[in-house]
Amino acid sequence: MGVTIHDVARAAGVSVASASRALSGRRKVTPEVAERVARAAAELGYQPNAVAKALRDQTTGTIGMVVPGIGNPFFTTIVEAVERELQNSGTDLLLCSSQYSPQVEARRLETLLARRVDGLIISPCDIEASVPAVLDAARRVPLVQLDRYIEGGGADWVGVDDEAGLALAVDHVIAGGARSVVFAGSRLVSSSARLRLSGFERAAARTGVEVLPPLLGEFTLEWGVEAGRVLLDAGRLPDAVVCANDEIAVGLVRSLRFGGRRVPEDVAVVGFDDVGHATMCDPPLSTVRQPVEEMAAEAVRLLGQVKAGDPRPAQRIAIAPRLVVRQTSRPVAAGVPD
Amino acid sequence: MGVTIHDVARAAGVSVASASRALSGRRKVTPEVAERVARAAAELGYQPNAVAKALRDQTTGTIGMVVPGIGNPFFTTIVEAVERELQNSGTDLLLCSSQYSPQVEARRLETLLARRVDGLIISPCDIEASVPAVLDAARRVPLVQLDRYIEGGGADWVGVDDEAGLALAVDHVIAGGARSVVFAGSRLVSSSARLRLSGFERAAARTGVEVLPPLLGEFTLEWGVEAGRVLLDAGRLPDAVVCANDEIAVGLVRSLRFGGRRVPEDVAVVGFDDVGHATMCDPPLSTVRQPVEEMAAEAVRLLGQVKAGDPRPAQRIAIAPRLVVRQTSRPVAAGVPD
DNA sequence: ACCGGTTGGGTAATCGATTACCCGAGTTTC
DNA sequence: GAAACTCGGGTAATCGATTACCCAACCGGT
Repeated sequence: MGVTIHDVARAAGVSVASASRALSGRRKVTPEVAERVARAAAELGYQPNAVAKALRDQTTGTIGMVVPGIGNPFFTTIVEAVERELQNSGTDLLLCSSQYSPQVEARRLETLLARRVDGLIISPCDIEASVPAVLDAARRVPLVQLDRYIEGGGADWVGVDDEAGLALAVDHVIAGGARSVVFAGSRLVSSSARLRLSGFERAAARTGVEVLPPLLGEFTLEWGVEAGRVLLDAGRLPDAVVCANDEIAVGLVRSLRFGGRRVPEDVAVVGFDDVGHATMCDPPLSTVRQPVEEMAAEAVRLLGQVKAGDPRPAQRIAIAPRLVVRQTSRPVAAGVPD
Repeated sequence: MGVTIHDVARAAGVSVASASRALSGRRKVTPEVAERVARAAAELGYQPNAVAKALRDQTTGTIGMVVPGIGNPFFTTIVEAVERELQNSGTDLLLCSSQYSPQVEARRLETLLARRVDGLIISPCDIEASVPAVLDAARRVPLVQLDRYIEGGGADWVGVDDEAGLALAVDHVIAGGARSVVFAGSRLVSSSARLRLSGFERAAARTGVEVLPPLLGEFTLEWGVEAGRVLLDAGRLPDAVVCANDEIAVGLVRSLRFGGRRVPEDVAVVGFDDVGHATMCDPPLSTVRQPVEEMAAEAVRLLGQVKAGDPRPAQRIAIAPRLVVRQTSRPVAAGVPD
């Protein structure tokens, strides 16, 4: 395999320089030459070697993206959004999964850097353990964190305003009559996990409702089911459960109904994310919608602006979410029906 | 950015040849030189440029994978399996989505070829429209089709034995007492869609049950819901519905229950795939499990054997699925409880 | 007829890593 | 003691596309 520009040039009876110029159009050639080169290229089925091009102009037309896992629908949604966003700019995406492991994540970053990606978008799997690899990468190429971030603020970030989102959720259930609330989330290993818990606590404290101790596990449906069981076993249910994502919420609803409680009559449940799952489950889930398209667009835009190792202070762009009221909570004026 | 092997060589006071040899270990150098080079490389933070390496040895250590969409959990599952399979061989994966469009698919293949991937794994989105691009790619690099394939058999394929799978499903519902059955699948745009319908029809014909006209739409939950409505509106329900995948089945179950029918008492429902969804839904879904790990392993193994444009006849490897009986069908001895 | 300017094409350097090839020093062998 | 070998190191070619640089031809103006 491999018809090169030399072959094209020879077939067209011109030099490689002329062939290159005819094909790229970056300098004028006579119509005669242009024609002959075009024909030769077509006949030979010439396809430029992107590797050689990348070596020569020190740019690959590629950006790398690293997410914790593609099994999680939130991440696949955001990957698709980034892909769409990149589509028209001609750059394409190298997608990697860190499998929720900082070691794998560091290896993935290494190989992406070795392949000389022009930039990186990453959702670091661990707020602490991911720090060195992410900072090191940020020193070498433009890098933007999306959704999750590392502590210490050494790199730009785009994500949702978790604090605002949790305030929406808490205010909503209280407006619906809840006098006691609990938070079902994830262990505090990621920035999202921490911010959502603290956002919940702050919002709840502000309103003065009774707050039960939070339930912290994983961002999974299984943990939601488990958390529901824990609540049932505790004997006394709160009026509302605010969840850190939709999968937890779906599991929780199932668990509570299995235990004979009605949602939302006995307990209101609100999720977070609103990616696919929420409309599909039964009953449809009230949730806080992440502005995934805007986040992706903003991340790509920002990536175009940052330079590697730029001493400029890191930016943090938090985009406001909105509440989507469906049927696991009592409707009040505040929410947008869907 | 960019400390090269020349910088390392200079810092160590040796030639680039020695530096390269010391680092790769492909030819002996004196311990003295090895030591000095290693120290210099470490101090400068040298990281070899994979682009230059790829250009020089005409191999990128990368394989490309193209799937119709990463929103579909079946494809993300199979991507993860391939990723795991590749992990230890040191090659990494460039993942692309064709977004169910043959045009996008062709473009993605072009850019993967331009980037000189060492091989391709593809699940072609359209059994007819994908033909030219796939055959063209297969002529240039080793290529294996996984799950879906193009008509005409011009390239190797690894997938599930759909015929056997549908036979399992049909025999199972009949053993459970069904006297009439219907198939809920997808329009016949992919090989999977066709094989599952024909597998269903053959199995049903063999047993002689009454067969209602098939319902063909998309491989989505929404279509499952819609198909359920169609059945309800038709006035008379069959005893069993065999679905082309789990998402359709989940939607269908929801729809039927919403319409007041009991599953499996009034209607038995069986899905296909068994990737995540099935255990999560309510009630847990009886389904035919695709051997995803084996399929991925086999695809990677095969990829290592095929050569580009090899005139050897194309292989087709169909792996047997197994039935997993849960609660949307009546248990009989045949199935493996889960 | 001569000169500055423009136009289009060709030659060779460049990107960075690897390695074919060559060379000198030291060792072995008859 | 000289031929034959081994060993380790350096020089430069190589992969393929782009482009800096150079050069010949031609143009119009004086």
